[in-house]
Amino acid sequence: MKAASRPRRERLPRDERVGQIMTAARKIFREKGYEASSTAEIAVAAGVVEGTLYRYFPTKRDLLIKVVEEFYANIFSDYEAQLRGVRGTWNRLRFMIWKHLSVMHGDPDMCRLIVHELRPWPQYRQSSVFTLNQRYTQSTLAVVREGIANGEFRDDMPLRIVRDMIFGGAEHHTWAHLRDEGRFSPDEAADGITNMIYQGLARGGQGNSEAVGGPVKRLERAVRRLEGLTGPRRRNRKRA
Amino acid sequence: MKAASRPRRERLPRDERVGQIMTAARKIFREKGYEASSTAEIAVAAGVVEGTLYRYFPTKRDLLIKVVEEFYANIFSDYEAQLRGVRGTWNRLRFMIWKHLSVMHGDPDMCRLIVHELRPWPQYRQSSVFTLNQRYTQSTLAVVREGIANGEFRDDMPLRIVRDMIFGGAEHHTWAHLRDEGRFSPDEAADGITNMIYQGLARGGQGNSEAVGGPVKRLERAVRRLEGLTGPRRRNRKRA
DNA sequence: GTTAGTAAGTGAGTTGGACTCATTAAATGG
DNA sequence: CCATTTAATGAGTCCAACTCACTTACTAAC
Repeated sequence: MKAASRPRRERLPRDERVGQIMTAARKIFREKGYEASSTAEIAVAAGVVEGTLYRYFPTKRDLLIKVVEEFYANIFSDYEAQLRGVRGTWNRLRFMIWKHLSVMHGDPDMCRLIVHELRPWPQYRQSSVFTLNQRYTQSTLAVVREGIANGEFRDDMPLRIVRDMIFGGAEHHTWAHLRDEGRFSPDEAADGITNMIYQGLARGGQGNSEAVGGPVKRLERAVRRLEGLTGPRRRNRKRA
Repeated sequence: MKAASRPRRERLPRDERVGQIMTAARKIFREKGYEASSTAEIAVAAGVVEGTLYRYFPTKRDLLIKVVEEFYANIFSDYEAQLRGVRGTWNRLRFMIWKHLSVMHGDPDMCRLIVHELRPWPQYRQSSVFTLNQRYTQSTLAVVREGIANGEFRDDMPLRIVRDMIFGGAEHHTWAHLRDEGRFSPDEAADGITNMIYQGLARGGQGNSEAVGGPVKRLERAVRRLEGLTGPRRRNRKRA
């Protein structure tokens, strides 16, 4: 009677066990959300007992954070590299916005975890994920700065507002989809947001007395820039 | 020993008791957030025993919802009335955005409850608060519709995008303040967002779009195409 | 080999908070 | 003054995160 009940002990190296637990946690969290997932359930899925989770992750929340960190790492890889292949302010802006929306579109469950379950947490701004996210939004703002530097964009709009409207707009736009209660098209949304931001930042304030000179001057500048690009010039300066 | 322990029973009419409980709940929720508030604590603050809460509110969450509903009712009163006193599309838009930001600025704790604790909840979109919020955003979109109707705004931008950028932008902008980890100025933010939206929606040619907007738009498209061609082209746009 | 040290793994707890229910008693109305 | 209704109670139940004293597999020194 004792015979069969013994050999239930499989020791693995730390990293391997951590990997198993994170894989299980990612799966359960994605399926049911953070609150609705229990540590007992995650432990079963990982093939360990509940106490083992706590050897590697001090709290359930830390487990979520690690899972999200891993996700960010995947997103980042080849993000800036791809951007380097896109030319022109409108296109570069559109690319960044489109990429962001595509992530939300492609992995709504993980994004819901981040947006609805991790970010509202009181200590979010002290977490590593907050820092990762800052880096993320900065790479989009860099494109806006380029636009200001080359004269396409006005320089009197606080960058913070621009950032908030891009990412806030994208987030609100994707809400229903994150809850699996609606669709959106990353292409159409990216066009809409990009156009609003691009025109909103364009120099020469359309809609006032410069209504004619504004766009024409802007296009003249763009043409000059394009003429420059057809030559040996590769990249524009960062700041004026 | 039995003598003193008897007369602890004060019966109140339903509405009065409900009011007491909601007042206590609002206070505690605001101070500590939803998760960190316990029903026991709320009961003590309301001067009742825990079980009494559950006579009037089926769950702790329902209690939060009622508190938030009451808050919305206060916000709404004289909202549309005030708008009627503001003339001009820019001014009306700016008023609505400013008002929204002012609410976030003036009662960050309640707004944090709504944004960070109620909205992420899975059944939020089936709740009364969601409906209230829709009504709220619609009154701002009505101003945008007026602008389209009188020719100030273009009509080819999806209203949903405009809504998402206004409210998403406002929300992102106020995040730090909601957590008491940063400030913002409702005036400056309202100016920024309003200007972005206003210029972003402004018609190209202001009344003579055939003469100016047409060619300009065509040139803009050409410029964007050329910008794309100068680097490895990543994606085609949807718009013709 | 043997053995001591280390770290992986266990599972029976503890804790705390949301929610329930059988019971008590104040108000109400016939 | 009795019957009915319903506000109020508080002792419990249930469930999930987290703890801890202990057990056992692996490793390296001798």
